[in-house]
Amino acid sequence: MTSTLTTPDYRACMTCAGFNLRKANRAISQFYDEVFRPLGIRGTQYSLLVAVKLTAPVLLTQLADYAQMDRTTLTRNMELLVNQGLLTVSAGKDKRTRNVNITADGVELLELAYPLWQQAQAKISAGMGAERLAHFLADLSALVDVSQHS
Amino acid sequence: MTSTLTTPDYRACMTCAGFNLRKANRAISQFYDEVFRPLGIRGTQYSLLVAVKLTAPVLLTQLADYAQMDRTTLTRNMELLVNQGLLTVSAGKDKRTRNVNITADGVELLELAYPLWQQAQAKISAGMGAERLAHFLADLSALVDVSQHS
DNA sequence: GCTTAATAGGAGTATATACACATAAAAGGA
DNA sequence: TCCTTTTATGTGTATATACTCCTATTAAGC
Repeated sequence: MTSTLTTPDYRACMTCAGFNLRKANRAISQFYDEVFRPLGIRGTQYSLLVAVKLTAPVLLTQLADYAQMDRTTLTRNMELLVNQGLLTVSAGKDKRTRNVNITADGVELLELAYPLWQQAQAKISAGMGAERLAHFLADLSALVDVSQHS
Repeated sequence: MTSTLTTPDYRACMTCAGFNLRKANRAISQFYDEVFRPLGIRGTQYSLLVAVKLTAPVLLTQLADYAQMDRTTLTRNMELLVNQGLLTVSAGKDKRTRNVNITADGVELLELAYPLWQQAQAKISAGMGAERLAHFLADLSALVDVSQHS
């Protein structure tokens, strides 16, 4: 008999990697958003500011590769930070390209945000255990690889 | 000296649980969206249909608890499936409540989608190893607990 | 040099997500 | 019964995300 003749056991979907990853992503994103709320930024925005700080001056597409984020998503996310004066986007030599930089205000904000991030990371590390957290991060990376080579 | 006098080492943020979880979430969501694209639904929508199938008839807030999703997010996500005739939302005895159900079309679609999900899950399980995947899911759950009790 | 490819980016649209605020109905207490 | 509180839900708004289609510019072949 073929699988189309059997009734699916949908309870198996409780172990779906996508479902559980999205669930955790929602919880963790809310956690980090709350951490950074006193500074008026979200977790995503902190990560983006850090990425620019570490790579600037950087082209839009290079930054998207670095953060493994869709180029158009990055554009929309950066727009908010540009409007707040935390990032700048300027034309490069190649007239097609855009250079992304972090402003003095952006760096100043990052210096306030970093201790908050450290505390948050410390809570997670303490709660899970440092070794388990390290394994978890490696598993996340492996999962990304598997999903992109299937 | 206090931490405010030292220059932050932003490279440490490459181990940020939030950053890496969001990154993996983007990759995995794209993977599942591609899996279900032939059927015209997204990974999130498959998960939601399964959740309703497993719990129907169910109240909106109960379903939100089950999926650990914000109630208003659920409302918006369901709206799309209701418009496609895959779910129904009807008034309950208590005039405040809404009963969520899956339609015959919804069940029919699920039966086509389930084998696709099985194949996707098998790919991930084979790529990571079943045992590592099981540990990973447990870690995700632990992370959610830590983030919600901090 | 001219034509064609590849590259960098933007805009339109759609879904996923959740916070703040508002409303209606049920439950509980005096 | 009436007042207060709790509960269930909807709406407005904002961010995060990515796909499709489009334009401008550069690089590559001939």
